[in-house]
Amino acid sequence: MHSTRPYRHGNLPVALIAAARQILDENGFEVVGLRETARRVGVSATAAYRHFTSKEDLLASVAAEGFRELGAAMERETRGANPLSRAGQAYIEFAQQNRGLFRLMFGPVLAERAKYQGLKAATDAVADVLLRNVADVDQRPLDRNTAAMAAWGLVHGLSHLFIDGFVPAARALVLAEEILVKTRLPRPTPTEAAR
Amino acid sequence: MHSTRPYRHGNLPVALIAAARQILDENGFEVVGLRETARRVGVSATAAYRHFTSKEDLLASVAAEGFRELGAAMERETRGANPLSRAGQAYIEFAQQNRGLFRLMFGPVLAERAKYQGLKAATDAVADVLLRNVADVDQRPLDRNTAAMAAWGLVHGLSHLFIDGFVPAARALVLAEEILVKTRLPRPTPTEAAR
DNA sequence: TGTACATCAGTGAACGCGCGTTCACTGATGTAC
DNA sequence: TGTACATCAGTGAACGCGCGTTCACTGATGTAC
Repeated sequence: MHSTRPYRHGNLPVALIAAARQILDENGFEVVGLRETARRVGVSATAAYRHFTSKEDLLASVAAEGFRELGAAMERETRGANPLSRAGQAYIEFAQQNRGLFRLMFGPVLAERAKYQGLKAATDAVADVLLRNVADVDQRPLDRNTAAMAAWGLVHGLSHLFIDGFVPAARALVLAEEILVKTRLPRPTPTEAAR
Repeated sequence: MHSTRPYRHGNLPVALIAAARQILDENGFEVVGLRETARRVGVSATAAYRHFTSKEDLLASVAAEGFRELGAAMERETRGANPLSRAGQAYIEFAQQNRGLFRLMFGPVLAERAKYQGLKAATDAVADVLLRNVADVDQRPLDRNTAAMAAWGLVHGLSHLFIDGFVPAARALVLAEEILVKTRLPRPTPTEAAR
């Protein structure tokens, strides 16, 4: 920490995004205040308007960063065996470790997602990881797109049920693994089912 | 409408719950104000405190009513063929028709669900419908509880993805039916898969 | 049937709060010559 | 290398707002005798 506070912050946009994210994951909620965020960075509330056009603009950047991280975490898991199941587990773990951020990313606060190009791109990239890796499993009788949607629905729903407390936290990851690995998302091939 | 406003409202608790619900589904969000609710009923904000100990208490009642309705809608579908798939479709339709309420029911606003007995009971009843009807399908290689959780995760995740706009509204129900009915939640029996 | 009184569902004013955004400003930084 | 000046990242005060909750109160309803 500097004893003499510099006039220019250095990288205020990045600092604001980081602070907003920190608040999100402390309160576990999807709502975060612009003033509260600025306060945490040690800057006046109005300073944020030099870098973001509005509170929603800031939050869209936070969410986009979240999608980029989620996509990277999933991608990392697709190099070995059972890539779809592993990517699904990464999705659920991300949700658990970033509850407030996850809610912001998928929730109703950012109602107009199309307005933010970076957000849209990062979101599509996540959906793409699932779509690409569905090819790895037997999708019958669904087509590939529908099977990807089913896989997404499953991991997304488990994520929400876990972070919203409908399953004890201790059981959540074990349960997720059991469901995802045993069934080889979204279903086993007939021969696998016979095991 | 009465020209002479009666002193006693008649059934203010019910009216407040109905108004809160109406607001929830108009804004699609999980947050609703106590003052806003009272205003809509045409009563002072403080009147609510004669019937609910706090805003959260009121919202817990709203959510409990939501769970009761959801449970009833699902139960209604379990009398014919494919009860689990049908119940799942009812779940998704309920979410789409009651976006804000659905978010309140499952979201982080009611963080302390255990504090409200009626809410807990109504929630458990919904989970129970799924659990009972999982017996209807081949669950292998999952045990019954785990298979029920997988089914819940799938319908819950699809519900969220639909109401949060990650799938065009027009496609949502068709997609849900395709996933739920074709796969006979959570998976077809081996012979069904061969069809 | 009438009266006295307790109960209780409402009221309006007030509390302290935090919010997003706008405004006119200050003063450091970077650049042209 | 030095100077003049445009740029731009900050500031603090102020705006109008709605919120949940407490308080002392009013006045209709229901009940005991």
